[in-house]
Amino acid sequence: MIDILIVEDNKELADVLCDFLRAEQYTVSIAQNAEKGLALYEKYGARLVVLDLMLPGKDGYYVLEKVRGGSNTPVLIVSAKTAKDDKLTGLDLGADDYIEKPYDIDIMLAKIRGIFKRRYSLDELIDGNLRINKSNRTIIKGDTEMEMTGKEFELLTLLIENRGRTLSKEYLFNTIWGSDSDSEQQTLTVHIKRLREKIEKDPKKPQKIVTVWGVGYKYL
Amino acid sequence: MIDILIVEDNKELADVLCDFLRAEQYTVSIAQNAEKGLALYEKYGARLVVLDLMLPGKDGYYVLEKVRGGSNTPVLIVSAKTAKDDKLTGLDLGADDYIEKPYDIDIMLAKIRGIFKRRYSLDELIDGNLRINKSNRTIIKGDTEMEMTGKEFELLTLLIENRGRTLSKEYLFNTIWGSDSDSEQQTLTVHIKRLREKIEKDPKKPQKIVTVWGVGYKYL
DNA sequence: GAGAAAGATTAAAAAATCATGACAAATATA
DNA sequence: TATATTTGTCATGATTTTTTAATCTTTCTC
Repeated sequence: MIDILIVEDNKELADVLCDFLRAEQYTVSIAQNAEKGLALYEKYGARLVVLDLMLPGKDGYYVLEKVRGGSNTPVLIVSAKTAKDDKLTGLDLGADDYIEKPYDIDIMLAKIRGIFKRRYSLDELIDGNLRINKSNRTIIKGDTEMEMTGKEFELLTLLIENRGRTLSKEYLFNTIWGSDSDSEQQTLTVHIKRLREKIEKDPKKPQKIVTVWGVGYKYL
Repeated sequence: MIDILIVEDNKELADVLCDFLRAEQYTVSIAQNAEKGLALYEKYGARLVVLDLMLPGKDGYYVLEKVRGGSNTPVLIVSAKTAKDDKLTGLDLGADDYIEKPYDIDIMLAKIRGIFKRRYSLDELIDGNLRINKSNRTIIKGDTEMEMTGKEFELLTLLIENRGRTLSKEYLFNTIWGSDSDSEQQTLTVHIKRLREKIEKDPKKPQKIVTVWGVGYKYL
């Protein structure tokens, strides 16, 4: 599943937007015409389609209809036309929003963030490397979802929420297991180890989950 | 519950909009300042807040924060300001959309219809594979209608409405059976199993209704 | 550098959770 | 009422996660 599918024939414009979006950790694909856009959409699916209405060949409405006809995928329309009718048709067809060309990149990004927030209620934690979605309980590294067990998920989330801060083993243990737990603190190190295997490039030399000797761990 | 709460100090403008909306069968209330708006909102609730940012006394941001802080209620911002920053702040605070004053009433109505359509009238739920029609309680897979029992229908609908999000077993159970039900949560897993047999290609390896260990299930 | 303490690693046992099938109970339908 | 359908319960086995425990490695202190 692609995060954002940009259907736009102006390659330069699409590339700029793409760069900004990737910097925000979205996975992005670009299609330069309606057919290619639909093909990508049907093959991979997308969480948001950013759709230029003016396209060579089949125009944007074609894509809009197909996308909205078969799903609830949000669509953000980009339109150079300023005629009122165009906006109306787009909105009536179920587009989530529209923006006029030329657009301000900051506003575009805000709109996109807004759509994601509303639609996927992205209760997200992001750190260059990982994207943690608490409500979906997913962790995405690059563009692949990682399998995490319950304890692993809680532990990683706790660490990342306190990024840069050292958390003592007692604190980690009490927060996740509860201070009245029967388990041994030893189990914490085992979980840390498993986490490292999943998220570190070289688990032998952890760069993310760092040991603070005699105290605990911190996430960098 | 009010359908649409208009917070707008220009009484004439608000009345015009109100008339149009009532003609479309929405129930509408008007508040002429932030405090009254919030009071109405807190007393009755609203399905959409149409919010002017420039208000006498406390401004629109105050309302926006309060409304979005405690709910997912959509907010449509009306702003006479054209400064880019205002739009951004509104969108970042979680407004669903904004429109500039003076606005065209048709576009305003289209935006409002769009918000309602996306947010509430999800009468038809579609996901590439299945088409669910809530009003006739039918589920169509490909081009054949599937037989679903009441509980199965509710469960599947709930899952699909929250597609991608993990729903805990408690939540699923309480939502469908009610928190005061005598049944065992165990019965949920049985229903999940029956659903899988109906909608999964290979019920042994569920691709759609996925279990999230120790938590619940999610629909993909 | 030796020894002690803390942490890492590994494999296997233990515990928790889920899936399943068969059947009973409840409910709807004829 | 009889029958069919739906829903709930339970026991069992399978699967996944978590914990334990034994051993190895690293770091710190003297």
